[in-house]
Amino acid sequence: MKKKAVSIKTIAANLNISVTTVSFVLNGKAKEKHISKLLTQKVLDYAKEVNYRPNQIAQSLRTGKSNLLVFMVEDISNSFFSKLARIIEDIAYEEGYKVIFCSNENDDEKSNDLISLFKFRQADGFIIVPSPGIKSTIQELIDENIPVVLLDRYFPDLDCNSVVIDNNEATFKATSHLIQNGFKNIGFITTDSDQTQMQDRLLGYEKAIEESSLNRHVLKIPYNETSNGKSKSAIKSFIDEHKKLDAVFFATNYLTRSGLEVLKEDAPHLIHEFGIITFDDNELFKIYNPTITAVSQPLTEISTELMKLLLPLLKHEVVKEERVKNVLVQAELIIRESSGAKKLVKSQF
Amino acid sequence: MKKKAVSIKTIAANLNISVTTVSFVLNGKAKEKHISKLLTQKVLDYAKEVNYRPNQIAQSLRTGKSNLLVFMVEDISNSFFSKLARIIEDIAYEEGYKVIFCSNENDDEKSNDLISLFKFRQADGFIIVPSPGIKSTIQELIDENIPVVLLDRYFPDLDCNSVVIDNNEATFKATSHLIQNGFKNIGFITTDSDQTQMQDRLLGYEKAIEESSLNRHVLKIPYNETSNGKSKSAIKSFIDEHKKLDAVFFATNYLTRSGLEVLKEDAPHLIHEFGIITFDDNELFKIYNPTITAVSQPLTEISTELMKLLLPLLKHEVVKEERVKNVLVQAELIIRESSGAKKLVKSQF
DNA sequence: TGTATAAGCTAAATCGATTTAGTATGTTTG
DNA sequence: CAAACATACTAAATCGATTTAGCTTATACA
Repeated sequence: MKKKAVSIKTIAANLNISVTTVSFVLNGKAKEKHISKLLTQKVLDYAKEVNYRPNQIAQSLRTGKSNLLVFMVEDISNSFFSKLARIIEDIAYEEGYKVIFCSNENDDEKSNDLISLFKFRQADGFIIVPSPGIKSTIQELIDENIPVVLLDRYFPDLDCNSVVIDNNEATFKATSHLIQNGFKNIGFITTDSDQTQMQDRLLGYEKAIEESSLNRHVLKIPYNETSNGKSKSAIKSFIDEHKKLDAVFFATNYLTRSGLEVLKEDAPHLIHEFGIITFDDNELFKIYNPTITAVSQPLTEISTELMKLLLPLLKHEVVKEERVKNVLVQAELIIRESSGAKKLVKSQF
Repeated sequence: MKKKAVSIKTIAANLNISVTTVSFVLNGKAKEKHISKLLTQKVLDYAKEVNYRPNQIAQSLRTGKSNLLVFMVEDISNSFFSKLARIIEDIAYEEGYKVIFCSNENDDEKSNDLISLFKFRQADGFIIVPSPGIKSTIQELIDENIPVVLLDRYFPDLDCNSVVIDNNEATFKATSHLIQNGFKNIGFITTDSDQTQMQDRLLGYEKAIEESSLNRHVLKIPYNETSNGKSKSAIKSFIDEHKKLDAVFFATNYLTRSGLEVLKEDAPHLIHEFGIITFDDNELFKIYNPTITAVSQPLTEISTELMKLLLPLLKHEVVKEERVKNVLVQAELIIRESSGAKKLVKSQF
């Protein structure tokens, strides 16, 4: 039933020439290898006629290159990551690479499993949102000269290419913006993760709070209790216990979701009074009521920076001296009603 | 620099035995092939010691199996698809398969490119959201005995496994629900695609409208004009021109987004009067104001049904007679304020 | 004692490409 | 005219696994 695909061998046999010749022609080395124009054309025509496609598996085995990139994120169904995936997929495709996506759930064992797996699948390069404890695995990849770029978070004492948002600056600006709009007791709702992205977000918030001599109100939800239900009850207690709160800053998109649910369900009157800022924009925030101010991560810029680091590594075009680059991308604060602009907007109606 | 990975050959050399023996042992065929217990253990111990991992590329070349599945959707950054991707990734992983995701943009050329590409990469199976004109490509896959399952839409006259939502029933129920709640002029905003999923959604709407002898109000936005901006102006004109409209049904999640933007921007007073139903739920709909009634596609059920069809095909466990199955999954109507429940809910405050 | 059968192991072909190191001509050139 | 070089092409090794066919030696059975 399954008819065998055309191989270089069948072409050679049918044209009564050697596989070497066929290979040279199909790899564009005809000139260099002194294959006559006549024969070259004959091979090309025939290959076209039978719709020859090289078997990439065989190619990979021989060359050690697979043209596969791995894009490993925390959770591919998180829209921040799936939107990045889409852009990266397109860029990679144009450069002749295919992308395998996978989710590590920020779990070290799963990360290590996946990395080792794709290493043995000859993945040519990795874009990784690292889980907390895989520094040594990343170091191994680097030692083995396998191209890696870290995304979203990094290891401060590891020399590895990375593209991350300037989290510190982003939360500093956003918090300062709340302060300027008159909010005095700003809660910061985050996870207890000690990974860089969360630490930096906290630092930016704290810096702004200190500069204005305000009080710090921080809720750290244990990372393994960030399911919607558990987050909601934690946030609820936090709001209940901090009567003075007049604003909240959610440090991740999933915390925002839980937080908005809490406000909607338990304090619908507060939602228009509270200052609200969230990390990561969402298509619906600009039409929510109130519209929600968000720290927006520039998806296209992040993706292109990632590929700008990765592609030269893949092509071995990298000068040793500038091997490691850490790109810091600035986030954008999209100001909407929820951070104080609401009074203004309301009066427009 | 790049140290070579352990191969079966180095193991054989280091233990002074043949690669054949090593291969037999590592494939669990020691008994069957009469390899002594002593030697078997020696090989296993040594393989463990040097952390041997088979080169999957070589394995693929030899066996013709790659353990790769392709999950081709319209757009992986659409949350319906990325959420499915996440579940499928997990199921596949447990069965020893890796998944390559890709977006075809509902474009035939891109679909064909990608399919042909992964065919030559020896993908073991395909889950495909087909673009309109790739029936013959799918037929080819089937003819070549390559496992395929279609998702979300199908070709009525093609004998191919598929898992789709009962679109017709879903929109029928949802529309009937609006009618029961007293809405009399229900607009249906869809694309001009003639693919099954969109046709069936329209049919369900029309059936409900006819049963109640109401007037049909349909807006078909050309598929290539579904960018947010163009959709918005089309929807705006539609609402402006149909003064009698008291409800709208959005047939896809991206049309809902545009539609809600239009309502928010141009008719904020209408948003609480209008009946609104949308295809595909969104995490924020339950806390939107008003909360939005949605036709929710059961992601886990769809994913498991897909894999229930695909896995036996991959393992060649399929009896000829029951080769083709078309699974119809029922959607769930999640009733919220926007479809008329609002009066009730409002009175609770 | 002779022969079948089992036990224990291996050589070599194979998958489909790439690439090195040729061979056999033809053409220049000093 | 012989050495040097260019042209046109190919045999065979290689990547790392799997698998068929077979080769010894040991044991069983009649």
